[in-house]
Amino acid sequence: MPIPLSTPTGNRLLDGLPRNERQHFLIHCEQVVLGFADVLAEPDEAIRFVYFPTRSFISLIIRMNGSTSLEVGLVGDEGMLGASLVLGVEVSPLHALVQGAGPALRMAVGPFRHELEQSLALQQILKHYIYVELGQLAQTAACNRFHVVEARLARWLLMTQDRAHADAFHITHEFLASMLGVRRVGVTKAATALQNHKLIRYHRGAITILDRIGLEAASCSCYAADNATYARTLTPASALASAACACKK
Amino acid sequence: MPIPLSTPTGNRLLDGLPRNERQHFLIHCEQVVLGFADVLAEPDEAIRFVYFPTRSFISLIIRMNGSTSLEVGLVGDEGMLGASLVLGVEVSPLHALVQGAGPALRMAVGPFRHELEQSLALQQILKHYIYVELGQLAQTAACNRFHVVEARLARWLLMTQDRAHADAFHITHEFLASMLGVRRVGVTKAATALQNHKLIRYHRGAITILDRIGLEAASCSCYAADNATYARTLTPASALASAACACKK
DNA sequence: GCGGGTGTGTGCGTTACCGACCAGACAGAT
DNA sequence: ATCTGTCTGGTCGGTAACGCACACACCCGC
Repeated sequence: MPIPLSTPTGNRLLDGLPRNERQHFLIHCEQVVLGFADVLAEPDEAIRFVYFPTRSFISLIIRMNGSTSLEVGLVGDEGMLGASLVLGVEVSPLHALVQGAGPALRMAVGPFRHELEQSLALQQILKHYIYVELGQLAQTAACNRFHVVEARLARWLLMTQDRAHADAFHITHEFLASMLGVRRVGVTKAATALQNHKLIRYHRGAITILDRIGLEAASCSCYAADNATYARTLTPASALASAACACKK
Repeated sequence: MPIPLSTPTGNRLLDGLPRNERQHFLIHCEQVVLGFADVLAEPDEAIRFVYFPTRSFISLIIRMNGSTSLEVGLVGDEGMLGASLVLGVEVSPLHALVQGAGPALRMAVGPFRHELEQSLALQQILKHYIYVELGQLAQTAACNRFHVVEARLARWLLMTQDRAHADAFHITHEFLASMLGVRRVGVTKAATALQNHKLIRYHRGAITILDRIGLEAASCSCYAADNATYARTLTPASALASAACACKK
């Protein structure tokens, strides 16, 4: 419960806030531990909490008619869940499912809206984050259209490794299949290929990444593109520039 | 050049503004006529104007390595181009290409930013629009992943008909192919199938929609889903409710 | 040790789409 | 009338992914 106010939180959005605003924000936050497969949001249902993962990560999923579904976003310590509140919308557009168990900071909707009104810097950072999400959604749309399963799997593993802060994590083929929107067999085939190239090791749901560089080469350019967009939009430098710009007005 | 201030503009976002704010906004707008295939934005380049189509429409396109590209959004009288400014980002995330020639309202970035600061209602409507764009991007991502060319073509035709306000418009197979991210032959095949079912008529780039109801049945559910999201988020009722809510705070 | 659940690998036939061609058809310019 | 460019239609072989069914491999608890 007691959150240290003076050290970085571990969430890159919050850590981008000016020190005093961050401290003020954290007063209304609570530490929670997200459990694997927890459902944090359902489409068109009211948002009750916003989440800032620190060592956990969350899948954003769109479900189609019937059993097919597709992951369209991944939220870890570089982002937040519930950003649509910044847009003045009180409901979630997508399913949100905890993919990697771990700690996160959470705040109820009421205080969050209040903080948002108080802090221009917070608004600015979160707006920038929404811009990044927009770009990544577009990238994902194209990636799903053009790239083969193996490359998309490699991209997914890289994105997950970034957010898990670990070389090993747990995920079944079945689950991966529903994330990538392919059959389980397709994942098996792609994972086997990656394993044969000694890029990953795989055993009953336990994935270990052996060769990150090789995996980047096996992945499509979308991974690099996403990172570039994030860096361009949300680095301290650009955030500060925008904040200064906002003050000047 | 003289824009009638008292009648609706023909753009649904602007017409959702309170009358006096709309009039104030329109003072800094100019009427322009967009030409077919005009490029209004390039990714990562500075935005110079925002556009509110009235009888024209604009494709949002992501280009991949090489020649492949994919349409990820369509902006007509229900939307605007340049909404990323609302997020405090001065560059465009995507290519923007005029798909249907016709009139639009346009405003330079400077005045637009100023109007945005002045009007809470404008901010609120445009934020809601960005939320809708987010939802549609996710929908498009899934659609591109799961649905066959014929259904996606039907969806595209319906979306275009809505924005063209006409049963007939001009578009070649080649162009459609690059929008849908498939080969031209794939479009030919799908278009022939739709024509055989007497849903459309096709002749050298001139498309006529014969049976809108039938086309809706042939399209995937994504068309209906998009419209539902828009209606839920941006109807006058919901916009007013949010505006009232914003004032109350 | 022995079932039973869960996770993984394989082997079909089928489908949608690909890339690379070629052919006809029409429109406008010379 | 011819030529040229654009647009539409079709064919060919190849492939990524599909649906389905089945066999195995491992972990755990009784």
